[in-house]
Amino acid sequence: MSAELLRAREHFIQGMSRISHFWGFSKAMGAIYGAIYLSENPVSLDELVGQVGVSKGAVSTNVRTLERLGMVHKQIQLGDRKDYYIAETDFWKIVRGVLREREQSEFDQALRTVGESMVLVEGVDEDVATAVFYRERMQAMQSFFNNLDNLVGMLIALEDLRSKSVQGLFGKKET
Amino acid sequence: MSAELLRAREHFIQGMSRISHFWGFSKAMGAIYGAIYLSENPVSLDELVGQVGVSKGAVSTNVRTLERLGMVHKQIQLGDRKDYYIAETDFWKIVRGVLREREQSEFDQALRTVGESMVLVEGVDEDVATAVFYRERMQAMQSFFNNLDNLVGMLIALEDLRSKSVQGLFGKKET
DNA sequence: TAATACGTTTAGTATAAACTAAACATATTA
DNA sequence: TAATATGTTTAGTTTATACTAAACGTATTA
Repeated sequence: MSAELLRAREHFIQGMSRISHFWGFSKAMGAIYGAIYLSENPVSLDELVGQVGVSKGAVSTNVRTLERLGMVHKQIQLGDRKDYYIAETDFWKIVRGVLREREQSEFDQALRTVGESMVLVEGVDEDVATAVFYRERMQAMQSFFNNLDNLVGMLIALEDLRSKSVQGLFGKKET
Repeated sequence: MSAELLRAREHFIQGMSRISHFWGFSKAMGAIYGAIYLSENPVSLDELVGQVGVSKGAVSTNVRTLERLGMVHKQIQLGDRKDYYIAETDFWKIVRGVLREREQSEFDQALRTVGESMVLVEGVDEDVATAVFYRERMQAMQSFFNNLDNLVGMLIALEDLRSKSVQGLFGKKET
C-alpha cells in the first residue's frame, strides 16, 4: 500500500482513538474500530494485532466490547477457525447502542440515587427548614434527570425514524 | 444537623460524584458541586474542604473548573476576602455550557482530523481501489460528525427555547 | 513592617485504568 | 495422541489522572 494511504489510515485511526477516549472508552478500542472500519475485507484478531500494534489480549477484550456495543460484527468463515470482524457503518445505530448500553443505565442509577436521598430526607422533623430546602433541591435534580431521560428516549426514537429512511431532518450541513 | 439529613446529604453527594465521573470529570468535582448545591448559603473554599474532605488545592482547581463550566458562581462579599460559591440550578443551562465547552471542541477536532485524513487520500493514484474505498468510508464518517454537530446545535437551540419558558416539550415523566 | 488570611501553584504520591506477556482452555489437524 | 492454531483470562506492569502537602504570591490587618 502506498505511503500516502498508510499515512491517511494512520491519521484517521489516531482520530478514532481520540474520540474513543473522549467518550470514555479506551484509545485502543477506537483504534481497533478505525482499523476494522478502513478494511475492505473482514479482519482477523491477529491482523488487528499487527495493524494496531497492541497485544492480542488487549485486542481480544476491546473487540469484545465493540461487539457488545454493536460497533463491529463477528463473521465466522466456513472451514476457518479464526474470527473475522467487520465494522457496523450505521453510526446512528451505534449511537443507539451506546446510549442504550451505557447512558441509560447510568441515568437510571442517577435517578435511583437521588430518589434514595429524598427518601432519607422524608420523616425528618427537626431541621425543618433545611429538610424543606433539601427536598426542593433534590426534587429539582430528579426532575431534571427525568427530563434528560425523556430527551434521550426522544433521540433514540428520532434516530429510529431516521433509520427508516425519513430524510432531511439532519442534513443541513451534510457534505 | 440531624443524622438523617447528614446521611441524605452524603448519599446525594456520592451520587453526584458518580455522575461526574461518568461524564468524564473528577469525582471530587461532582462532590463539590453537590455540596454547594445542597447549601442554603454561599459556601467558602475552606468550608468545602471541611465538607467534602479533599485538600484545599483540589477544591481550588475543581471549583475553578465548575465555574468555567457555569455550574457554580463566585460571589464576593463586601469586606470579606473569602470567595463564596453558589450553585447554578438551571441544569439545562449547565448542559449548554458543558456542550459548548467540551463536546463542541471535540466534535470540531474530530471533523478536522477526518478532513485531514481525506486530504491525505487525495492525489493517490496507485491503490486506486483502496483509495476509493477510503474516501467513501471517511466521507461517511465526516458526514456523520456533521450531522451530530447539527443535532447538538438543535439541542442547544431547543434548550434555549425551553429556558425562555416554552413549556410542555419535555415534561412527560416529570415528577 | 511583620503577621495573618486567603487562593493558587507545584512537586511528589496514590490510585485506577489499560496494557503486556504468558499461561490457559479448547478445538482442529497430523 | 501429540502438535498446532486459535481466543480468553490472569498476574504483573505501565501510564495517566487526580489527589495531598507544602511552598508561594498577594492582599489585608496590626
